[in-house]
Amino acid sequence: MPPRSDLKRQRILTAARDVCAESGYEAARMDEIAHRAGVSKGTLYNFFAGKEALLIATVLSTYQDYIVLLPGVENDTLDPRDRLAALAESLATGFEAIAQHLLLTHQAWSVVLNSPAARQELLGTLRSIYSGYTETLQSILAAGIERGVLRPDIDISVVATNWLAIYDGLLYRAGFEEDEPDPAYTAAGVRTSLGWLIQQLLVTDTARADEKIDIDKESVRT
Amino acid sequence: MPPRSDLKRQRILTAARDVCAESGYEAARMDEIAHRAGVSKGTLYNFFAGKEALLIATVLSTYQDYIVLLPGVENDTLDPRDRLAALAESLATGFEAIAQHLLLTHQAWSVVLNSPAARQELLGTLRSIYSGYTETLQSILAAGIERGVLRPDIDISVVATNWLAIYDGLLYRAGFEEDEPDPAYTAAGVRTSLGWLIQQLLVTDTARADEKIDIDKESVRT
Amino acid sequence: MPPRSDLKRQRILTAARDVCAESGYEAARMDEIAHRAGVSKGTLYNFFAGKEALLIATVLSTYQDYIVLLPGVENDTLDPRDRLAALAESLATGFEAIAQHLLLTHQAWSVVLNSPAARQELLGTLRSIYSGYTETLQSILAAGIERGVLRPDIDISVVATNWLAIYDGLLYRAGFEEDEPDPAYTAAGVRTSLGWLIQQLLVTDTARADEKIDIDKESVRT
Amino acid sequence: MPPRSDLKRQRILTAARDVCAESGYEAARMDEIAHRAGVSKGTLYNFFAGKEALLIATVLSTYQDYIVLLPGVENDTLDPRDRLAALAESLATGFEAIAQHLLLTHQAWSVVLNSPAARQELLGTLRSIYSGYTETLQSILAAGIERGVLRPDIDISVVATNWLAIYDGLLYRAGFEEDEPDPAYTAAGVRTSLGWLIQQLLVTDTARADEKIDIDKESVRT
DNA sequence: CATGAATGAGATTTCATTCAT
DNA sequence: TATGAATGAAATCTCATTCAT
Repeated sequence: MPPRSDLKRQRILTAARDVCAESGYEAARMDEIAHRAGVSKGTLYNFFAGKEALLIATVLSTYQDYIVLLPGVENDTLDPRDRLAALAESLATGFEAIAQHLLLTHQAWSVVLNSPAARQELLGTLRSIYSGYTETLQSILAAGIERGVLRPDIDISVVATNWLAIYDGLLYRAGFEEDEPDPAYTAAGVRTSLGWLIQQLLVTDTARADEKIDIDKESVRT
Repeated sequence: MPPRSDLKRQRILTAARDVCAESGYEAARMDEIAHRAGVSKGTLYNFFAGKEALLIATVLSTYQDYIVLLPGVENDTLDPRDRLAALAESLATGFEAIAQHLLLTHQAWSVVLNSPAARQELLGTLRSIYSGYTETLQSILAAGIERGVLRPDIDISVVATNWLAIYDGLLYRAGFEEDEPDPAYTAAGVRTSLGWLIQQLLVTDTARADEKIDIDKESVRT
Repeated sequence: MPPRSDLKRQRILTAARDVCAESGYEAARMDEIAHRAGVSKGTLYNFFAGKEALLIATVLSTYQDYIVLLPGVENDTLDPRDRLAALAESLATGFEAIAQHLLLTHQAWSVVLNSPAARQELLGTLRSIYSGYTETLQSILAAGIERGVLRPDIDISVVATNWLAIYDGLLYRAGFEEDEPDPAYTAAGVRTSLGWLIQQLLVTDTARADEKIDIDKESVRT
Repeated sequence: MPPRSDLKRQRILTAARDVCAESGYEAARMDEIAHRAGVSKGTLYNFFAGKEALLIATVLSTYQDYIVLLPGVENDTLDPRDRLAALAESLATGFEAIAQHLLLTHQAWSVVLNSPAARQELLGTLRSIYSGYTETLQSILAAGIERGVLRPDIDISVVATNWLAIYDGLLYRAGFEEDEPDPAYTAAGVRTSLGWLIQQLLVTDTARADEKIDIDKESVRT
């Protein structure tokens, strides 16, 4: 059972996330956040040094909540093609939730502009999240080449960069969409776009050559 | 010769862009913008209805400034592969300038959250910019397939989506970089990443099959 | 034919009166006044030293417009009772127009608070208007007493004060009324209230004793 | 003991009244009011929504402070003539204080011009104050007629209207006076003017017929 | 004399933060 | 540790006035 203060901290972060999502960081009022969290303003300041620190914590907490890799991804006994599919599916799964809260991240940029310490904390964490992805991805690619299921001429680094770029790009564009978003910028779009990328990596004469990679198939979820 | 008031408007937009880039939208002061533009605060408000309207205008004006396609792109007598290369080069050319001012766009999201009219103006313009890119790209791809220089099994729509997603993703990530950015998130990275994408599209048995596409080569600039 | 500049001055005063009546002095904008008058703001300042001076001039001009005594009032060959009736009718006639613009006068008080010169100009003019009324009224009362048609025990000064106080009081209260004003605070109310006052002054045993004074009757307009 | 916040509210209202009396509403600065009230500007805005709301509250509070009827007025066992005298004395007593702050009311008119809600609040309260006076007055007059001490032919409604009109008119004119006001527009003037009005109402053949009503006499204060 | 774009002092108002209780 | 009334620095924006044309 988490201590009571952790619950309170969590309530504050959730309230902050909600209020910022509705009104934007600038328009979010500490009063409103405290009210929604069911605490007083004084308590807010016991947990977070200020509005800025609260925003950073909220952004990082949001990432923690949504960045969850499916179990297949890290399991290096699986076929690397299935692991790629599982990674793509992991990203697709969290896509809409992340997209919805991406605004928060955008706003964090401006806030940290003039605050080197906050900047380091935010960038550091985000970079480490991306590093994690990149390492995982590169190791899967390397395993795929080694096992002969991915094309040997792949530039692992470029492909990893593009994989993440496609994901980020879709996420970014999702923010442009309104009530009826273009399907290209939804979870389904992530599956399509990363599916296409995976196709480009496959060797064409293996036993699985004409099998279409289906990132939704059961094996992924193993 | 543009009328004098256009010059003044431009000076204000440039000042706003600079100040926001340095301090962020929230921290940018109308006083400071007026001062840098060499006009009084009153004049600022004669040209723009308020801080919010000024931000939107600044973002749009920044896009206008940097989104310039090289002449080869639209020239449909050229080899479609060269046109793709020219398009990639166009995006690479503007990349760093756009990346530097991307912060401004991020901030614009929060500002327009509570202002439907501003939201429409901003999203509408951005969407039309993206539509333009997408149409151009799709028509080049179609021409390439028709002429037999691009693979006939290409899903034009998916490729176009991914092209733009890669560009946006690199742009987005460039914002994470600091003094010594990862080369993947520079103009050179754009060339590499989009170059890789173009490679995936080429038919492998043409006369140019083993020619490496060099998006920097002279023909692009024709 | 008045010189052209007098017409322009008059147009400005009328525009100022209208705008102030609609929005109040504070909310009235020099821009709007200039626009309605069909002149530029610069011209406004050629005619009036500033907003304050314009208000004073507007108030005084409004009084000039509405304070018109019927001819019978000053005619000392008429029966004093008829002259009183004519005076009452004069006040009743202008009542609604004055009441409508009384707001302007109210606002003038605050404006002149900190400007002794303006204060003198405004108060001086108003006092002279009131003095005129008072003198006229007192001379009619004296004539009435002398001729034996008004009660000899009248305190001329008190009656004159009350006459004007009743008029001012009705005017003041008229400002409280809205769409359907209490008839007591309309031109008809002025006739009733001053009619009552006149009744109190009459000697009760003259030939006209039981004649009801009708301030509307023809003789008044002679 | 009133709660502390009521004291603070009262301090703010008093400060607002003083500052507005000195400088007028427009020229009054929220800074100055806060300073005089000994609170911060923020606190001012915790108590009143804005400058406008503060003005309305100040005007109404001023009326509440000065409109006090002497006990004899409502006591219907007294001689109606004494009750009238007591009412006149009540008005005379508050006269100078009200006159001094009348400026505030004048300014309130313009402020509420463009704010229907504020207008309703201000007009409603003022009308109810006047209604109270009118009802009291009419009931005294009726009692006087019934008891045979006032003339039976009195038109109660007209007399009540004129009573209040005289009071308002004197109040209004008092605003024109400067350092040495005409005695007609002072508390003494109110006594004289309303005393005259009362005289007009008396039956002339009662025991008290030739007693001059003296509104200062002891019985009034019972 | 007329114009109206430009000015900038100064107003109201907000809201993150504090601290006595 | 929790509270929330009080704070006051600092922001945006207005608009009477000016003056080059």
